[in-house]
Amino acid sequence: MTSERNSKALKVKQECGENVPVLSDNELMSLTVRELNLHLRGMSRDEIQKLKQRRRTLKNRGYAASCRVKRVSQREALELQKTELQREVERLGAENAGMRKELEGLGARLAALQRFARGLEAGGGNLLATAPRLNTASVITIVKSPPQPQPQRDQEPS
Amino acid sequence: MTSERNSKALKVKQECGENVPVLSDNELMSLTVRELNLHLRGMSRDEIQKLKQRRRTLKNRGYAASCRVKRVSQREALELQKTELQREVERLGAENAGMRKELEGLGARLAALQRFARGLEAGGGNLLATAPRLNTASVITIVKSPPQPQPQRDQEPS
DNA sequence: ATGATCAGTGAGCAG
DNA sequence: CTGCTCACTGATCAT
Repeated sequence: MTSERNSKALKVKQECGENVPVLSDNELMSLTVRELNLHLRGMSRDEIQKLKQRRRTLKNRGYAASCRVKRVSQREALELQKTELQREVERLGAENAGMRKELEGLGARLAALQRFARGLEAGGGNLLATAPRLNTASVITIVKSPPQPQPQRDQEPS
Repeated sequence: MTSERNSKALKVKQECGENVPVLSDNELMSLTVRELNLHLRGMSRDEIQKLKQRRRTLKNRGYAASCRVKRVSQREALELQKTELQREVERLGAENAGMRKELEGLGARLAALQRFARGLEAGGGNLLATAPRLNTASVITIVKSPPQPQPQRDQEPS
């Protein structure tokens, strides 16, 4: 994957001054233990130790890189979740405000009707005679049209 | 669980083998440049360089620590903001559901009144004659109390 | 052995 | 110079 170490001006232990490493860094790093043992024949214990330590170091370098990548990914994920939640809050808030208005409108309509109904109640049944401030047309108007006409909600267009 | 990997046995460059460090780490780190220069009298250029480098290293050690602390703090702050937003979403969602139910109830009441009003409209003004299924008491009932859901208010005796 | 993470270190940038 | 951050390293923990 990330096999380019020379893309920037970062010196990464490239000291091949005198000895030719029989194995390159990438080779040494990706070899299996079994495969590595094949290359270990005819080496002194000391050289074997050095090679194994170099392998371990190379591996560690990769582990550290993954660790940093993971750290960044997690932070970005957190920030993404945060902005998504902010959007959700905004959406719910808007929906909330809309419904509040709707409730207000319906409440007003019902209150008007309630006033009218109290008139009916007082009149004992004779609507036209005992509700002088509201005639039939008024009731129909209240019932049929909301005070603040709104485009009703409808979700999941899909 | 709690790994306790750093509570002990961390070698931090303690090599006082031959030379007597006239300044301890903490001293050297917290000294001002001017204060430091006082201690620099009668030292070879080489020793001065060494001392300044040690100072720089000690400072760097602290910078790295601050950097890590900052990183952790920022992550914790992000997570806190996230949970706060989640709580807000939950709150708004509940409020939303409540208002939705309320709207449903008011809508049902208005729909019932609408059916009644259509009867009025069709009758051309003669309410009692042309709205046989709904009498005055029905209207009062619809207006005063919600149909099924919600044990709402408005139940005062006369 | 392998992978992950921590503290320390130097390089390098920015103020 | 000071402070910060990055990549690397060894130590150490955990599997």
